[in-house]
Amino acid sequence: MLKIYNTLARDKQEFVPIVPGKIGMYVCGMTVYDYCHLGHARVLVAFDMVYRWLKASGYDVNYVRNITDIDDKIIKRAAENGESIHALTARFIAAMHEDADALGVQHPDHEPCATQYVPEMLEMIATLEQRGLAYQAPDGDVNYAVRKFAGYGKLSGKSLEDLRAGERVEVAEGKHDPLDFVLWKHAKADEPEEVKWDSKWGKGRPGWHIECSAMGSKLLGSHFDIHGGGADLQFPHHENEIAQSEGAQPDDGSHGQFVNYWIHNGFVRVDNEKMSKSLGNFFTIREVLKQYDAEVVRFFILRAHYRSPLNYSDAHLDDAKGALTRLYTALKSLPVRPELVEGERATQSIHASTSSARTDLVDWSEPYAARFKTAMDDDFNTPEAVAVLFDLVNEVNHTKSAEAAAQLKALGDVLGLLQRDPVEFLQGRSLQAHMHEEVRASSSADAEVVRGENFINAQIEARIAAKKARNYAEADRIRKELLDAGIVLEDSAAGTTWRRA
RNA sequence: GGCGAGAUAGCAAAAUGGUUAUGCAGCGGAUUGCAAAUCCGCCUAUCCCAGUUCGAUUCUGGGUCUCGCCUCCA
Repeated sequence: MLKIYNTLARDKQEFVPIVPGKIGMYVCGMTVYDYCHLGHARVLVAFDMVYRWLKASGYDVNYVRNITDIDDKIIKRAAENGESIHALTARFIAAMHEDADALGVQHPDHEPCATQYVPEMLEMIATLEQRGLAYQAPDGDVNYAVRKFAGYGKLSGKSLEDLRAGERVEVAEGKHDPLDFVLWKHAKADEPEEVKWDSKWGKGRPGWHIECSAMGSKLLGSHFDIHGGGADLQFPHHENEIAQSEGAQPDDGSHGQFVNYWIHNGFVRVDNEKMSKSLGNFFTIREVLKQYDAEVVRFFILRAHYRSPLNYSDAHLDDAKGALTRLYTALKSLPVRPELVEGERATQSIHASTSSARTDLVDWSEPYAARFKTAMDDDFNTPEAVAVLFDLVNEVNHTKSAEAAAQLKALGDVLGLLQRDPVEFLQGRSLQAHMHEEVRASSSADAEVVRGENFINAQIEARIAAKKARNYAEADRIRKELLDAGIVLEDSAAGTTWRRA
């Protein structure tokens, strides 16, 4: 039985879907005006893991992850760049998809853009106005009247009084209450036509929160199972979503509740501080991927629990790399079962696993798999699940069991890990193209030679010759030289192989 | 100021009212021409002070410290 920590209850709860066997899940995605940073990577990977586990548990999941493609920052950035809003957002949507693909993130079932759902938003705002929950201020903005919504604050655990006490921003004119938030922003003269939509309240554009309410209810219904996002969205974004969506529930005496389970992931930190744009202490995903294999980054994220803080540093990434190397080394030593080997050549990237994890290959009654499942069912405890993977590694190395190796790979697949050819991972071919680029740029001929596979293989041959001639000094010199270049040689009965340190 | 989360070994990170987390690092042994990998064994821990209990890292209270939200934010 799956248990989920529900922010709404501030406790782990047994998960019961609204419709047996089916799950509607909405996750707040990115505002696309810049490259994604590691904090975004964590949301992408964390909810990808949730998505995979729900599917592996047999649910038919409808996963919606939105894209915010209209927003103050977008308008500002486009103006700075002298380009259209659409050109800017299209570029960063493409970049986001590249980053997500690299990290092995499966595509959501729907990826709606805010600009495509303006009519639905206007409809919802009209309903709210009709019910006295929204009003148009003198400046033309349409605001939500928070004090008219009884449940305001239930997600973030705040009361209107607490919030007012902590008020530290200037209150916009015309609001009935300082905490009222904007549903529809009236058009400003200096804004491009591209961001002006007609409405009964005049030309304008949507406020930030309304898009998620409108798209969520359009694609998943007015009441659905799971809503996720970063912990910083809890307030005000998700609180406001609840106010909007529950305030606009259909008038048919049905449920009245918007979402049953709210899931929030923890932050990525740098030097114990939240990684954020405003602090400027962020690393973009593509920056990090120049230095580290994408699967190492994915593993780094999944090795911590999704609600815990995750400190980013090179030392921690190096540590993750070492750990993942142990997993792949175990898989390298043995061929897994034929049905798993088949097609392996075609699955060279970590996102290769098909839309539904190959759970048919997992025997969940087998002790390791059972432990893995218990861990995942306990609020997606990936650190515990990963620990099971390492116990399986010991089993594989100890018994040389092909079944255990197959199990290791199959369970890895559930987490979106371990699906590459181990040799490809260990020799770091995925970084090859990049390395060559960098080497050329630095015009360091030596480094290029040393790093080239041809050179490595030639050195291995030379060393074998030296060993045959019992010239161990030369053999050791070659080993040392390659090691200094980051290449580890491994002798075995089957011959000499190499991997990157 | 209001609200919330957390403090576990050298580092990272789980769990648990009494019994091995796990990974990296370190130490000893096996193996190896030397290594690497692997196996076997070992070492380092539960922020402080009270309380509950036969027994607390785990529960309760107090304290200290850290972090987050209250402003755009994943």
